Amino acid sequence: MTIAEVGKKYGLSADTLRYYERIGLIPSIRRAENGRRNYTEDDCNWVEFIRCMRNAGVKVGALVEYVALFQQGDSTHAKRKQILIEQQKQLTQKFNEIKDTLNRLNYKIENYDKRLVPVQRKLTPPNNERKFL
Amino acid sequence: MTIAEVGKKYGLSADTLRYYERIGLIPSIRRAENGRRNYTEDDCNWVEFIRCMRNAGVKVGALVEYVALFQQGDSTHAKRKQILIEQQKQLTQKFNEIKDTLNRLNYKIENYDKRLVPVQRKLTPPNNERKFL
DNA sequence: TTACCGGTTAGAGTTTACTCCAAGTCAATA
DNA sequence: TATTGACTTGGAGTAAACTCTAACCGGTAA
Repeated sequence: MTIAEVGKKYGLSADTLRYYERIGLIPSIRRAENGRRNYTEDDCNWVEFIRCMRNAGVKVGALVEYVALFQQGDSTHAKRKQILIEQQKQLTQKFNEIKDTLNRLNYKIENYDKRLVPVQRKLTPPNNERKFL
Repeated sequence: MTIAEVGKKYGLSADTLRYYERIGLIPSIRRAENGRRNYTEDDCNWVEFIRCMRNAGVKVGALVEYVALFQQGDSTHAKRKQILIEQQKQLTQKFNEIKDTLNRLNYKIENYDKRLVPVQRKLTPPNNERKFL
């Protein structure tokens, strides 16, 4: 596949795909005779994986490290697993922060038209807000 | 409260609090006779609200707009609600992306020691991965 | 043949959100 | 009295993650 096709498939710009390759976020892509990138299915799977992790907010640095270890082979197995566990931990925390903030936003929006309380009420910290969920 | 106290209370640096005030993310804080900031309880509630939204990833720009509208009074009520709804939408999307990525990470980690499948298996896209949850 | 399209590289520029710095003020303490 | 420490302002600097530009190349359509 060409860079444009892969970009379209995964919602990334060609610039971003080149950038990802340059910094080692995706393994180096084979070039055709004319020098153009030719993405294999495996390459696409990497792109998909990276996009998924990036969309969730996993840091580029962590993914670069993971990819580099992956390319060094089986001896890096334990280290790679540790990276995944660390990212899992961080994502879980972000997940909970977003959940709490969504509860708060939901409550605020629900009550935005029922002006039963003074305006300043909207600034009240979360432990004073009834939660749903 | 002093800037240091508020910073400590909410886990923000004094620099960040000044920055937030400068760009209008927090309403302007009254100064004492000596020129120093003196945070009221209302000010603290704003700080807490902003920190919560920022921790969840709500963009500074959206919050600046919200605060500005808030200060313009009741006539901006509908617009403010729209902003909250938009942020709710965006956070919900991020929430789901993180949830999916966590499922994927969990699965990957669970199976990282059972090497029942070739290494390349770790790159397989999500629809080929068994989900739990 | 010429013009355009879609690539290529190296490197510069942009955006977001802080974070740091310099120079100064004021109050308390050694 | 001197100095320490917490603050003030305006403005510069930084980190992360792209995003864009310039100059070039090779294949195709008019």
